[in-house]
Amino acid sequence: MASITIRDVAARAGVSIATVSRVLNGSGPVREETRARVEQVAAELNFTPHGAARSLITRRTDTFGVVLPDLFGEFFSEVIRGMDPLARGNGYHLLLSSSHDNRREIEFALQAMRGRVDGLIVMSPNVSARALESCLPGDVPVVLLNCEAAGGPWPAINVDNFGGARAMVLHLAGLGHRRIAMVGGSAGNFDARERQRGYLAALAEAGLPADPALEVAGDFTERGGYRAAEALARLDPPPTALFCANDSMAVGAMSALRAAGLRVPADVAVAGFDDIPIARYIDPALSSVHVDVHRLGALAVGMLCETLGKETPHPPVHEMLPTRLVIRRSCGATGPGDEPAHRHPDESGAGHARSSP
Amino acid sequence: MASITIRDVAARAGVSIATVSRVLNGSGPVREETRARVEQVAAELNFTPHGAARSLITRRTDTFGVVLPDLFGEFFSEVIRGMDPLARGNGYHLLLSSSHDNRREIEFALQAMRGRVDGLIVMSPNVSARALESCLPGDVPVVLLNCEAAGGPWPAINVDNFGGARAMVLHLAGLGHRRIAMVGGSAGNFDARERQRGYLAALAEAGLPADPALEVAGDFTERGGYRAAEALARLDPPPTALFCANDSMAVGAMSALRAAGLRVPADVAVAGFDDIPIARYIDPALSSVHVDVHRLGALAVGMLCETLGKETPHPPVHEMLPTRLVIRRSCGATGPGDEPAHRHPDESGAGHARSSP
DNA sequence: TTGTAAGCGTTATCAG
DNA sequence: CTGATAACGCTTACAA
Repeated sequence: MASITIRDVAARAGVSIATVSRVLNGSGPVREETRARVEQVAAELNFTPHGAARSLITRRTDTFGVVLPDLFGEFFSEVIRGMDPLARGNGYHLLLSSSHDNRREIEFALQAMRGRVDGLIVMSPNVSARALESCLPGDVPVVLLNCEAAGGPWPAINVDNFGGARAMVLHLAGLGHRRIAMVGGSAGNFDARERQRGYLAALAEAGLPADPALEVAGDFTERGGYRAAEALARLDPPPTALFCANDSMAVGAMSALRAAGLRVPADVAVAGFDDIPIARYIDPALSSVHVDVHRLGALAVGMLCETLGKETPHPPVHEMLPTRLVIRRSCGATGPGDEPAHRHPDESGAGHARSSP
Repeated sequence: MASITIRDVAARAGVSIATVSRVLNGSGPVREETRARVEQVAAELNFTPHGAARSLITRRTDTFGVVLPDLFGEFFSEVIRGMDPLARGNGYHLLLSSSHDNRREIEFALQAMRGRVDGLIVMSPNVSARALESCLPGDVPVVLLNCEAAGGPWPAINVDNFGGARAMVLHLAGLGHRRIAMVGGSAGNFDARERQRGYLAALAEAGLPADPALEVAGDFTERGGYRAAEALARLDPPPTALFCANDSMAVGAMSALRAAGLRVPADVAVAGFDDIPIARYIDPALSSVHVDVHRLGALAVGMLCETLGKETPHPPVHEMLPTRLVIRRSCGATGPGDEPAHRHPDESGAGHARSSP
C-alpha cells in the first residue's frame, strides 16, 4: 500500500525531484537523455503524480462538482451524460453528489467539495435561491440549474417549464377541450410551480375559467398520478382533458382513468411533460412536452468552462432551454409531431435504445 | 476569488492555526471560551477547510472513484443510484468517469484519480481482465464490476448473465419451442458472451441442436435488434422464438417481426434481458431477465467500505448477482411472474416512476 | 490548554 | 540544463 512518490522516481533515475516534475509536465528544458531515463523509470515504477498534492500548489483540480436533487429515471442519466463528454473533452472530471433536497444537505455537499473542484453545477428545484445564496462558495464559479434564481448573481439555465406547459394546454384547448384538469408536481418544487403557471396562463389565454376543482396535487410519481386521476374521474362531469406535470404521473393517470371506465383519448385526453422514453411505447402513446435533458447538462458544463476561461467576471448569463411539443395518440389529435412507437428504427433517434453494459 | 484559509481564521480569532484545526475537527482539548470564539469567526468567514490540503496529510479523500463504460438508459442511473446513498451514508463522495470502452481510456481515467480517491469501482465489460491488470493502481482497493476477472486478485461482482440467459431459454424450450434464435450483444462484450453461453447451454440441456443460422450478431441497440430480427424473419422456416441479449434489441426485434407480418407471441415468442422499465409498458409486454442494477451498485460500494475497514487484506470476494425471470405476454406463456402494465400502482414497485426534478 | 514546527507530494522560483 | 528550496493549506506530534 506504500504508494510511490516523485522522490522514488528521482532517486532511482539519479536526478532531483524537480527534474522529474519537469519531465512529467513537459515544463522547462530537460536534456533528451535525462528525459528518456526519467520516463523509463516512471513507467517501470508505474508512477502517477498524487492529485491532491498537485492541486494544492497548482490550484486546479480538473474537476467539476455536480450537486443534484433526488432524480429518477432517465432524467438523471441524461443530464450526466450530457455533462460528462463535454467535461472530459475539456479535461474535467465530475464529482457527483446527488439526492439533496434540502438546504442543509446541499450546504454539506458544497462544503465537502471545497478544494476539490474548480467549478460547481448545482441543480436544486426544491430549495429557493435565497436559501441557496448563503451556502454557495465564493471562491469557485457556479452554474445554477432549474433553480428559482433568475436574475440572481449566478449564471443559470432553466428549462422552459412555463412555455412548455402553456403550449401543451393551449394545444388541448385548441382541440376543443373546455374542462382541462391538471395534476401538479411536488409541493415546493420550482419546475412544478412553473408548469402550473403555464397551465393557468394557457387557460386564461384560451378564455377558459380556472376551476380549482380541476387542479389536484401530485408528487411526480406514477402512483401519485394514479391517485390524482382517480379523484378527477369521480368528478361530475369529469374533465375531458388531463395535463400532468410529468410523464410518470401521466402513465399512472392513464391506468386510473382506464380503471374508472374512461377511455383515453376517446373520453379523456391525456398529456404529460418530459417525454421520457416510455411515452413513445405506452398504449396509447403519450403526448408530452419534450425536454432535451442531455443538452441541459452540456450547456451547464459549457457555461462553466466559459466562465473559467475569462479573467474578468462577466455579468451572469441566464439561459432558457426551450421545450418542444410531441403530440401522440393520448390526446386524441395526431398532429405533425406524431411518432408511432414501432416505426422502422432508422427513422428514430435511437438515443435511448441501448441499455446493457 | 482569494479563498480564505485556516490562517485567516486563526488571525481573526487571535489563536494559532493548530487551535483552529483542533476546534474544527474536535480533536485535542480546547478551552470552551476559545472554541466558541473560533467557531464564531469560522462561521463569520464562512470558512471550510481545503479538501486537497487536508487529504494530503490525512491520506483520506472520502471519495470513491467510479469508472464506467458507455452506459445507456436506466442502467447507468440505477447503478449510480445504488451506489450514492450507501457511499454517502459511509461518508464518501463519488468521483465519476464514464464512457470508457477501451484500455487506454480507462488507464487515463485511473491515473487522473490517483490521490483523489480512497477506493475504486471499475466496470469494464469490454476490456479483458488481463488488459486491465496493468493499469489498476496498487495503492487503493478496487472492486471490479461485470469484468472478465473471476478468480483474479481483485474482489469482483458479476451479474449472473449465464444463469439468467440459460433460465430464459430453458423457459422457451419448456414452452415447446424447438427453433430458438438468439440476437447477440456487442462483439467483445463480456456480458454478451456470457448470455450467449447461457443460451447455448440451455439448448444443449433441452436437447436442441445449436444452429449457427439462428445466432445473429447484435449491438445492444434497438436498431441492431430490428436488423437482426429482419434477417431472422427471412429464414425458412423462421424461428418460433427469439431470445435477445437485451431488452432494447428485443423492442427493435418486435417492430421488425411485426413489419415482416409475424405476430408476437402468436407466431414468434420474444424475450429480452435486463427488464428495463419499457418492458412492462410495451405491447405485448416483454418477458425479460430482471437484473437488480441498483443492488449491483450498492454491493460494490459495500464491498469497498468493507475492504477499507479491515487492515489485513482478505482474499478477494467474488460475488454473483442473481437474476430473476419475469415472464410477460411476449413469449406466449403468462406465468406466475406476470405483471400487467396497468395494474393499480399500489401493487407495483414504483421505483422507476418519478422522473422530473 | 495552547503554540511551534514538521511534514504530506507536488510545482515553481531561483541560483548554479 | 539541473538542483535546492520555498510554497500550497492543512493535521499532528511535541513543547511550552
